[in-house]
Amino acid sequence: MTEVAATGISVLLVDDHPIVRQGYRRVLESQGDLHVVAEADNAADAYGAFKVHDPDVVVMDISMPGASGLEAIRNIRARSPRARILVFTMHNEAVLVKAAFSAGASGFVTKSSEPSAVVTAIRSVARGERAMSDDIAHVLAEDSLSPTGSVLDQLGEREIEILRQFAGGATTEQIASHLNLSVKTVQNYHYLIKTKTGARTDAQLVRLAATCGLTKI
Amino acid sequence: MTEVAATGISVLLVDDHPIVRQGYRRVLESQGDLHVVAEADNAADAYGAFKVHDPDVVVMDISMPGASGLEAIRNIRARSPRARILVFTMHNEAVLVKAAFSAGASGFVTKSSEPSAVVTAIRSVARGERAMSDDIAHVLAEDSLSPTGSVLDQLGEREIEILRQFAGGATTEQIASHLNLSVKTVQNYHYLIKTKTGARTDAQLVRLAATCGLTKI
DNA sequence: CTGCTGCTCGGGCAAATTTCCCAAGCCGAT
DNA sequence: ATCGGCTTGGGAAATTTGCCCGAGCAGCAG
Repeated sequence: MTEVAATGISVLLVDDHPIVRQGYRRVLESQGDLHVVAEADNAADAYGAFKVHDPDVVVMDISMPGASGLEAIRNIRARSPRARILVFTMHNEAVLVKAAFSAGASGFVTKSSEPSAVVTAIRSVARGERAMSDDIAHVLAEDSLSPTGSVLDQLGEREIEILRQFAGGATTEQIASHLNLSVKTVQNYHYLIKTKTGARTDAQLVRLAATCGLTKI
Repeated sequence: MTEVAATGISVLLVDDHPIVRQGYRRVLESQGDLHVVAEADNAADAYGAFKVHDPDVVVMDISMPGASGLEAIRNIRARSPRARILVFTMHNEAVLVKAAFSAGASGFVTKSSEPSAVVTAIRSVARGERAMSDDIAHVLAEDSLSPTGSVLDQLGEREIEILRQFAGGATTEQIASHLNLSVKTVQNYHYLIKTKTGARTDAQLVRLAATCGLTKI
């Protein structure tokens, strides 16, 4: 790798909140071996920054406005299979975790984890290992044992993404433009999600998303 | 008052959850001076039970299916101005508290309060005093100081009630029949609430209701 | 390889709902 | 007495929903 890698681990921070990025940057840099070489606040910029800086690890929040973070993962991995991506988000739904790993993520750490867990995970991921925080391991473990998975398990990745944005308050048009879909498609997903989950009302959908941790409120 | 009153305080419990009523009944009766003489699980039955048993204090959850608990309070007070009503609910929004007191309630205690707070409040209310739990006092105090009140302060009582039921997952028809309104009126309220609060989406409305404590999720 | 299945994406269309404007009764305040 | 605000609903246009459909594409079993 580059000389940067020789002297430590270079990191690309992707998160839509500047203050958050600033905070994490300080935490990571105080470690000595971690260097934040770039930041991005959306999925599109993330790949551009990745190409320019070729970081050892991408630390990415997948709940950003704009395209799905999962798509960003796939984008980066498709063009740079050696990329190491650590998902760092507040969500802890098993479906989301599984989707992230199958999209090519190397690790998954929740924002409620100790700062040290993030640092540890970054080092693990940089070594090419898989990493996840304890709570994620528990969620995954629970999920693998439960025959009757979460309601969200019935939903596809696109459906999850649309449900998240919808429950977050986005309009149909906003979701359509975020995801580059036709309004019609989003409407169809909306309907599909309702029938799959059994929600009779948009409000029930929001509550469902909230109780499943898809949305914070 | 009756001989029952002479030997203690008679209580009418109004709550839509049987288990909840059962639990409170035990708590209250273990006090020695409190006697639950009747229960009701809806607003309509509440007045009937009140007439029959003439309790010293009505302990009432105002978030029940059917007519608004506030209407039940007005009903009872209109026919029996000497009635003492203690509102006992999980909601702690200033608007709701104010609405309850102006509807004729003598006290307001949240369900998150210590059991002893309820007992104390019942005794206070029975003596003709006003009573409220500490958290309610804080909410009211905060509210009186804040020039920029909660978004809910823009809403009328009916609007609040409809918003609560809507955010709770009820369909327009269900709300209409609960409140004995035409579907059309509920739709108009729905629209009015959205414009008043600035919510562009049903999901935003639910989130608003949740952050204001109108709904638990 | 060949089907099968499931996800994604969207068209179509009738039925339902939402949006927005308006009116009337009621009640409290000025 | 009048004004404003709450409550209740009608009406009509605009949108969305509910369901049905087909196509492309990936993965997977036979």
